Amino acid sequence: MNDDTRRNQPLFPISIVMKLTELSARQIRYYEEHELINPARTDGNRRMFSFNDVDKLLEIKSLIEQGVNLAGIKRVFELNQQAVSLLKNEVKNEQVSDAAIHRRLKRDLMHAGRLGKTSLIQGELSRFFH
DNA sequence: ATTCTCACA
DNA sequence: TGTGAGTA
Repeated sequence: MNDDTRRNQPLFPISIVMKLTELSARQIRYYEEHELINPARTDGNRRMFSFNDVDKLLEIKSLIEQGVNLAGIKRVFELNQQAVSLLKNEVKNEQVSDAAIHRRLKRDLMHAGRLGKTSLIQGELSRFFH
């Protein structure tokens, strides 16, 4: 089982996530309604969140505090997703050396840090740091 | 005891 | 976004 799989394991119920993120259940469900997160469901229809879900929620909270609306946050996630796809393809196609990849990742992570989206990138690219 | 959906004096 | 109702 790799890190990606591990981070996507549905582990905690909404009560735990509320404490971890300091968000209300209402807010967490509201963000799901707007497709910013997609937690798994149990047999009894209870939401089960993964570490990635929690990271995303923390990112949402941070962006909300910075005055970004849900549409804007969704765009940030989409751009982030695109950047991740490009990096994954570079690695998959072996078009750059390992050293170049690490230099590229470090540069991108630093840039992302200024935009407050470090955790998301680190989460989705964690498997490249083995 | 918890979480879910729905609705709004 | 909060909150209460009625469930599962």
